[in-house]
Amino acid sequence: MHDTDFSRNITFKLWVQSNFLIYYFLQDKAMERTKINVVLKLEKTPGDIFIKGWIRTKRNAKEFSFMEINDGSCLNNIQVVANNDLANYADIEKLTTGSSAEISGQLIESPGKGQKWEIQATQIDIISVAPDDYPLQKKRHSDEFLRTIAHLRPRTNKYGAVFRIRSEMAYAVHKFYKKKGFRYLTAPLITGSDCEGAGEMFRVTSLDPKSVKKQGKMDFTQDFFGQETNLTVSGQLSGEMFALALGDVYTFGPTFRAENSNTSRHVAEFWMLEPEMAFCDLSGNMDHGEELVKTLTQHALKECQDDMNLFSNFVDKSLPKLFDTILNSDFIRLTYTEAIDILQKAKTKFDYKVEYGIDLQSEHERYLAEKHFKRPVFLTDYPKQIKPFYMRMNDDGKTVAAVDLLVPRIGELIGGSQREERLNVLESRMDEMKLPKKDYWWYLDSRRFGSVPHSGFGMGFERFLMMITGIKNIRDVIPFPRTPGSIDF
RNA sequence: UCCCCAGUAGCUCAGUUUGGCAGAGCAAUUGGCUGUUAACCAAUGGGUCCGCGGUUCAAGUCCGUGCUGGGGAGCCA
Repeated sequence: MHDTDFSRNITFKLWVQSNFLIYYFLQDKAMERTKINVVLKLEKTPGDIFIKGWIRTKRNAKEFSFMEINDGSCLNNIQVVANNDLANYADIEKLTTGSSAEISGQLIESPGKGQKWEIQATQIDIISVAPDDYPLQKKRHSDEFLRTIAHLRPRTNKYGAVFRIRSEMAYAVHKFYKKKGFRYLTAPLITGSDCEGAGEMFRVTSLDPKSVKKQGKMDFTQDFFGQETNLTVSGQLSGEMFALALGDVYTFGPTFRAENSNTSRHVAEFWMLEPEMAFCDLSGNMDHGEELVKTLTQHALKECQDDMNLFSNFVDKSLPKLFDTILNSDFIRLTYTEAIDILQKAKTKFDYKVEYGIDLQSEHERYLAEKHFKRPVFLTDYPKQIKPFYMRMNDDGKTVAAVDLLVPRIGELIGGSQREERLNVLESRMDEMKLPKKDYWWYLDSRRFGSVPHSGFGMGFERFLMMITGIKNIRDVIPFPRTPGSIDF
């Protein structure tokens, strides 16, 4: 009797427990958060829905309130309807722009115009209320103002879109190279060679500034690496070494320039993509650059439709035309010498006189890409005097196998060359330019041991983003821009 | 670094030419109204006119200087 009671009791307990677990499990499943980009794409309603996000705007009525919720997963908000029979309606009514909340309710077809779905809320839990000094309002802000609140600007439509596209483009770079059989090389950011290229470099040191001041000078032999050290201005030399081992490689990472340049196209820290290809000449280099630009552009249009449309509609209405040109026409290829000829015959008056041997000015580059050809232009074979030592000498003895890609509105998007693979030619070039060969012993080694023709270039990631978004200032396509006199955030 | 432009309410800007009470829209606060959607209507609060110096009876306004921001140039990606 007692035994039976006992066993009944246990059975009952187990029954209750298992049912509770099932109930709890179902509850948990029902409470799983759905991101808004997924919600908005639903074909039919799942009934219950649970979201979390930030309130972009709220419109109160007497008996209910409309809220637009954004969770950063996509450009669009979802409209939430909160009736005044919700327990905490008094608090909900006071929710401000920028506040955060989690909302469960029914996903229903919206009776109003402007959206397919809306959520009829059954419960709204307020996570945090933004005070009334929240700087972002539900109106357009200037880019200059938003730069002063760079920590909050990704919460706006435009900057949310920029940085979703930026993320997608970084993925597209790796996808492109994976498909082409390239290896990803993470080149060092700290470098000991101070002649990597032109331009001021940032010094890296572990010396204590106070003791340096006491001694009156920096003793680099006492420094961490025992010599003068800087942040990299390019991963190219590393790239060349690995291209001559793995075949086709690319680097994609941050690059640093300490130039005091105050323009809308320069930042001190930026991201550069640098492919380097063994057994590749200048023509193959251009083929590759063109394919890269086309593939990335195509990817953005396909994978970031809503975000890309924002820029075509509100930032630069000529973008669709540019995309058509990029995707459906061959890029122009012409030599520096031919370009000089075109510029000299141009009716446009230039501030700087055009003659063979000059480095092309912005106005000249813009004329070629924007006025004369109206599409991307590869310019090749520059006079050796205006290019670095590592570019391959052409047979004419006057020009080198350099290539720049000029695009409308941006200017130089890509800069590269076929590299000088002939040891004797490379050495005499270095002598001409008075470079210390002993510092480059390892670079020269690559030409001594199984040297092969190879080529590569650098593409400014931010400049590419400027091109496809129409954004005019490079500070607005990088999360926290570093420029002379400005390192906030 | 050089040239040009700007700095006025939380934001966007008028007022500066010809010196004479500090303004508008949006935002905020309060109330009203409405399946609204940059909602709407009304009321209220809100100022180091970028800083410093000068001219003047009087300076947001004129002059000098500094700072900050923007555009362009150079350099480059």
